[in-house]
Amino acid sequence: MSRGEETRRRILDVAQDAILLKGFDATSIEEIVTSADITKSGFFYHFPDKNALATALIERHIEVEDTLFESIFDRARELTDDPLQVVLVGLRLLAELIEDMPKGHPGCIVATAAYQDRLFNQDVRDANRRAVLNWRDRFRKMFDDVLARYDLVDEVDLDHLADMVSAMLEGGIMIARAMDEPRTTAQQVLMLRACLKLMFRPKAV
Amino acid sequence: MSRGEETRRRILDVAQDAILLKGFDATSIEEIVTSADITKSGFFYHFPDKNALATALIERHIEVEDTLFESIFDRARELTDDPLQVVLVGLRLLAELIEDMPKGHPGCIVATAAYQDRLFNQDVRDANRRAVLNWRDRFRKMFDDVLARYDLVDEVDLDHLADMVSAMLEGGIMIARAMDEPRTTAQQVLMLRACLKLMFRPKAV
DNA sequence: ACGGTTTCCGTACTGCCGGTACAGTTGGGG
DNA sequence: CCCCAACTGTACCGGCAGTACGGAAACCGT
Repeated sequence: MSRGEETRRRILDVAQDAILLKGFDATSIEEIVTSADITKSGFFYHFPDKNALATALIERHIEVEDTLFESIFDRARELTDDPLQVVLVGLRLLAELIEDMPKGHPGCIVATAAYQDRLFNQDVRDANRRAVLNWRDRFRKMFDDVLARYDLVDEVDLDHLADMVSAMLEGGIMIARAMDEPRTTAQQVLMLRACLKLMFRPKAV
Repeated sequence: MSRGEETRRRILDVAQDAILLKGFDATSIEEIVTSADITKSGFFYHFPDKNALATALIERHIEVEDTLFESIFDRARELTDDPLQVVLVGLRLLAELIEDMPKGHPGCIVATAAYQDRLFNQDVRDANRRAVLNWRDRFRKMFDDVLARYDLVDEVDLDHLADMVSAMLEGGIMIARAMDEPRTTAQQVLMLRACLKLMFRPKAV
């Protein structure tokens, strides 16, 4: 990694920590540059403005989350062959992972942007959209696999079901934050798991 | 209503519209006072600071939402006696109501505060907590009624189930905002409805 | 060792916003 | 008519995002 890349990464690291803790607006650039051992000029060399920082954070978040979910569901696939069980086992692993975070899930930078969207420019909103689309695609594919062996109850659209996973996760994080009850997020993941368990039935052969 | 109350209400109205559209931080006090046809001094006569405005907005939101949910579920109770059906009919009414909002659900001021919580003081966070607790209590009571005639599937805690309603609603709003797909919120309410339908079974007599 | 490019530093500045201070004005009720 | 609540007007402060720009140091190929 070149010197510039290293610095850029350091800025993103400290910015992410601060923003997830205090929110995007409450985190000043001056504070970021102090933590990152850099000057304001140095910051603006790497990012044209605060929006660019947000975009970069969201894009990095997508990558990190991708590898996280992949490792979780790869592990689930090691444990079972049944596609529905892969989902259910994966969600339990996810719940355990969230449960083990001492302060609960740190909260999602995508949600932070979603609720201040007029503050951000089009780039940030686009990145945000990509992040949610990414979730939808991932879970949609997993449910497609499940449908090879299971029937879905009536009235349920697969894309809406995929979005439900995102919605419950984000909703769970929000409720946890508002209530200051970190365990809520993991609980809601398990609720989601219970719902999914009821929605699929083995295919009549 | 006295002159002062009228002005205060006008401030809250324009502030709410602006904040739900752009976010709390992106809405300046100067902008609010211009829209509300008042001066900055006038604003600070009614609210000691911006935090007080947020607290007042959340508290008013709780009241408005209370009457909205009451009217929805009162109507549902007119239509059916069965406590589970009351929930299911009510959720469908809610989905239709959200669907009819041209730009989708305006978004929730509680969530806005939850994602910028370090920016707000303890009063705001307390008000926010009360709002979520209010939701939990409301749905918890409805599910208690359902349990008189239905059994709940295993592994499901009633409080977590009540929180699931809030989480899905808030999550649905968030996804709708991020994706710029207003219909998502109503869809997720219907997904929640489908889940609840599966979670209760008529009691064996 | 040299020159050029990348990567930063230092400093000084603008403009917006939240908030303060405080003196003065207006409108409505008793 | 008087008083008090409900404002107005003006001037100010400090913090923050962002700009401008000259310079310096590190790195890299030749």
